[in-house]
Amino acid sequence: MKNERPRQLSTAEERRETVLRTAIGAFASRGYFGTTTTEVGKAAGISQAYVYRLFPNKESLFVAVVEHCFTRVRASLEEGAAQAASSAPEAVLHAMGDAYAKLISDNDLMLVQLHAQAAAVSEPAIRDAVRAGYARTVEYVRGASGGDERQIQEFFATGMLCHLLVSMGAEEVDAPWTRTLSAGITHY
Amino acid sequence: MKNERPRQLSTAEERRETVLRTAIGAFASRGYFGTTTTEVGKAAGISQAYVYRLFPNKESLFVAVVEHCFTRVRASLEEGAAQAASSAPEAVLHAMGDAYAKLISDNDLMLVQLHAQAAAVSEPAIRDAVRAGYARTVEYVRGASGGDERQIQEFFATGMLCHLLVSMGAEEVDAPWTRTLSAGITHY
DNA sequence: CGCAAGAGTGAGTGGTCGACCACACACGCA
DNA sequence: TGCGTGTGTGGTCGACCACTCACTCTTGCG
Repeated sequence: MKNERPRQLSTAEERRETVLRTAIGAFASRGYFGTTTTEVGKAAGISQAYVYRLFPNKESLFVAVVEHCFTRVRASLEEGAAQAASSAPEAVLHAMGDAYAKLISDNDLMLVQLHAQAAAVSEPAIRDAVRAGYARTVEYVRGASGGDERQIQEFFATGMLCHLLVSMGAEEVDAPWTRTLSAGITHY
Repeated sequence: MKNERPRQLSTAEERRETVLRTAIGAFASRGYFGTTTTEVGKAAGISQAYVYRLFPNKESLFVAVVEHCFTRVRASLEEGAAQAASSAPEAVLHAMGDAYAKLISDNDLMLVQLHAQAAAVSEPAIRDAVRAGYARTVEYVRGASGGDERQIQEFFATGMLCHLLVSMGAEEVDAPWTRTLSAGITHY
């Protein structure tokens, strides 16, 4: 039942932000190649044609979405670092990990990062975005935590393990091997 | 029933194996959704139509390729374990990691696993194959190495970190953050 | 009000994809 | 030599893709 009321137009910039936000959910399930621009439009509540008024092509749209995800991850890590129990590297890294776990309790953000990683293999523009995103993130974690090389590496390795667990829905499987892989990983 | 005799031309079973082997290279760059069955046929030296004579559909084909990859990884880990310097868990795990590093010096095998992980999010049949593959692999590594939960988890977390490094071509980037992430990871 | 600038879309376009089918060719066997 | 079976392909089909354009509607403003 459609309610007939005067249309409220958004500015193009507002629409672009809406698309960036909602497209995360669209790209999360089937990734760059498997998601259509029609689905992106539908998720944002606009026509597919208008998606192309806001972004020059599908690749630019996906890159923008990926960058948006990295920005949100970064913000989440900052929040976590601010709430660390102490300034010891271990405490800061743990607080960051906890904040990250909260951020991705809705899995879509993490799944987009996984799909971005996959698409980075063949699409140079996406690869650049992923490289830049991880470069910034690694350097931020290093600076904010003061951890040594090994701690930083382990932090990101654990993150990648989370990608695996989420992508194959390991939480639905109750078996020794899933318990081994997900041991000690917080999940909200 | 059928007697095994030397044949000049390929049997369907031989062709199927050829496809499994060559399709790894085809799927490695653009994954499940981004790779066409025409590309798979071309890689195997057969027509696209004949791909559909050998496999019922694209999904079954991809699942078979993924299972083939897990089989090869498993074989590689067994070889590594057999050449371990001692039977201490650390030594066995290190030997396995080294064998794995050798196996994926050609990146295609690892990239298919990454793409399988991504496609597992939305395709139930692929998810089942990925789950089964990791289940077998985790249990094998646990049994063959005798490592504790934490060691096994770290082993796979490091593997996932390798996926990230390979997918975004980290070796081409000479920067502190790439050195941090790839520290201590053997590369052939 | 009048109207230009911008928001937003329906209806396509050309191209490609997965899947299918009729058919051609090669071989072992009687 | 001819036949049955299995290998292999060209051609095609409907669906759907990224992308475009002519067009309408809304809104702020003199």
